[in-house]
Amino acid sequence: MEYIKGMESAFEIIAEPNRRAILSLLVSSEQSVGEIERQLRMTQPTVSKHLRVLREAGFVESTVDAQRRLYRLRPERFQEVDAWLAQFRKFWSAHIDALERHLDRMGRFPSTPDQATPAKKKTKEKMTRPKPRGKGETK
Amino acid sequence: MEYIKGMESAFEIIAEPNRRAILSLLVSSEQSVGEIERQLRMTQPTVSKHLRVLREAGFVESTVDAQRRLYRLRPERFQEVDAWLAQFRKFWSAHIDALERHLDRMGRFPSTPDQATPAKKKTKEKMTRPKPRGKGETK
DNA sequence: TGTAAATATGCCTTGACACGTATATACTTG
DNA sequence: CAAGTATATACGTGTCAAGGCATATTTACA
Repeated sequence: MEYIKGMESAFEIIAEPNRRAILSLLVSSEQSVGEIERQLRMTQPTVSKHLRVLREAGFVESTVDAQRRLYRLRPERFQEVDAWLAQFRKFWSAHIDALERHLDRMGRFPSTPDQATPAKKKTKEKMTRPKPRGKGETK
Repeated sequence: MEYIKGMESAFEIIAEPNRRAILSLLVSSEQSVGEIERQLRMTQPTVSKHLRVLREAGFVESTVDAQRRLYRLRPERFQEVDAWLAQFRKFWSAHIDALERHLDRMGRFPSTPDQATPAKKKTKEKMTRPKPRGKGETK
């Protein structure tokens, strides 16, 4: 029994830059393979392969027009991505003013270090000494 | 000169299922590596590596709490994804009734086991014959 | 200071996937 | 039917990410 390879989750599909480009192209209107090929300057087989992936993943659909195939978008999978993203929305809007307050505070007194979060200290807060604080973590 | 490996676009970052799981976990509150490890049942090195990717990509940030590192979300990159997704929004709401009409039509004529795509003739309506041809597209 | 806990890193293997080139298939028109 | 156009598919190849395992690093604590 042949098992389907990979490439299921909508996220893996849109991870590919060329695929995203194709999808963006199709927002305006349906396009043939050749048109996509020219506009994005990719080779024809590459376009066809990506379209295949997109079609099998349900991001696009095609109809036949003589020797051409016209591809257009389908909405479902996008909504899926959107749904996942939704759980973070509340978070990021909530964080905008928190950040503002934070920056505001920063501006006033010089160095009240870190913790933008409600200082939710956990476990043993034993720190024998206010050690010069962590090094610039991020990267 | 060390060049940064790969993994730039936010989309590639969230393409990884484990990474998405971690992000979802962090929605509720910040977590230590160990907590993530246990909840998601991944090995510690795997968690650390994914966190590193997420951190370098700007999806999360960390602070030091004794030997622990507490990771929490950062909003920016999510917004980036959201922004890309935005261009499709108008499209998918507009397409809901179009889809309904589409399904309605499907119900009427039985044939073409082909693709979910209906043979919707456009342009040159010349087709000498409605050849039932066509292998099952979508695997 | 030695040991344990928590986390990070390095190396290696494996598998997926994107691309190119070549070729097959489908449809059109003369 | 031949030749051309548009698209799909097969195969070979190079790249790179993900995970396993071992080990380094950092900090707490007895």
